[in-house]
Amino acid sequence: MMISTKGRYALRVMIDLAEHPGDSVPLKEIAQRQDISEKYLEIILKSLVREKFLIGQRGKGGGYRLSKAPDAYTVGSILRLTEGSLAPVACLDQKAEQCPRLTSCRTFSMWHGLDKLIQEYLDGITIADLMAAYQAGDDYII
Amino acid sequence: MMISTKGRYALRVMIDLAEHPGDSVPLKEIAQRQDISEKYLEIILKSLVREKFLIGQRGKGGGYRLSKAPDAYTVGSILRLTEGSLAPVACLDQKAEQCPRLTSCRTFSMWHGLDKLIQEYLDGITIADLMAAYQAGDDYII
DNA sequence: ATAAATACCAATTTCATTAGTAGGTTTATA
DNA sequence: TATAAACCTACTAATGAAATTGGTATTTAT
Repeated sequence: MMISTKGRYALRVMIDLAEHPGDSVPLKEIAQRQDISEKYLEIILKSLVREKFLIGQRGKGGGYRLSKAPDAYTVGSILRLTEGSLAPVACLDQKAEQCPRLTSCRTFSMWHGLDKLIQEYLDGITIADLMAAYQAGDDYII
Repeated sequence: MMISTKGRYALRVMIDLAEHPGDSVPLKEIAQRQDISEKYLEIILKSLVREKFLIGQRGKGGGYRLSKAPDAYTVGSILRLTEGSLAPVACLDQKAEQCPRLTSCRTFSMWHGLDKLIQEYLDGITIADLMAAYQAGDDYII
C-alpha cells in the first residue's frame, strides 16, 4: 500500500474545499462532511497550510480555503506533501542513503521506471480534473 | 512505500537462481550472495515454494531451483505473491470490504487508473528481462 | 469589552505491519 | 549413518500509521 489515509484524506479535503468556494470553511464542517476525526484532520490541514496549499483563517468566522484555483493543484503535489514521498521502493526515496548494491543492482532501472510512471500519472491530474470527472462520470483508466 | 523488503528480496533471489542454473542452490549460498539473513530468507522462499515458483529439494545436496524458465515469471506475479497485494490504496485491495463512500467518491477512478498502470507495467517485465537489461545496460524508463 | 468560535501546537497512545530470531523436525544422500 | 539440507512453529523487536489528549493563540460577532 503506497498511499495512506493522510494522503487520501488530504485529497478529499482539497476537493471538498474546491466544491465549497467562497468563504472560509471551518475544520469542523469538513470533518463532518468527510467523516474524518477533527483532531486527525487538524494535523493534515496544518501541513497543507504550512506549504501554502491552504489559507487558514483564525478566529470566529474563520476556517480554511484554497489559496489557488483547483486546476493549479496536481494530485502528485498534494500526495508528495502529505505522504512525504511517493517512491515505490526505499532506494528511490530522496531521503535514503545510496544503496551499496546499486552498481550491480538488476532491478534499479525497473524501479526507476515505475517511479517515473507513477509520478507522471499523478502529476497529470489536478483537483479540477477530479471534480469534473465526477460530474461527467468520466474515468482515468488508460 | 509500496514494495517492502519481502518483495524486493524475492525478486533478487529469483534473479540469483536464474543466473545460477542447473543444480539446486542451498539457501545458505543465496543468503550469503545476496546478503540477506538466512532465517528471514527462509520465510520468503517458503512462500515461493508453496506457490510452485521454486522447487525446494530437501536433504544433503538439496537446495532451491526455478520451476520454470526465467521468461515465464513476471515481476508482477512475484511481487503479488510475496507482498500480498500491489494495490496503491486500501479500497482497491481485493481483501478489503467495499468502501461505503464509493458511489460518491471523487477519486476512485483515479486510483483505479493508477492501479492498472502499475500492474500492467510490472506484468510486462520478466525475470529474463531483468537479467538481460543488466547485461545490456538497458533500462525501463519510458 | 468579552464570549465564542476558530485555528494552531506539542506530546502521547494505540495498533498493525514489517523485519527478523530462535529452536526444533523431517528428509534425502554421500 | 552422519550430515546437510529444507521445512515448521512460535516468538520478539522495531517501525510507522492513525489517531487522541489537552491545551494556547487569534479573531470576530455581539
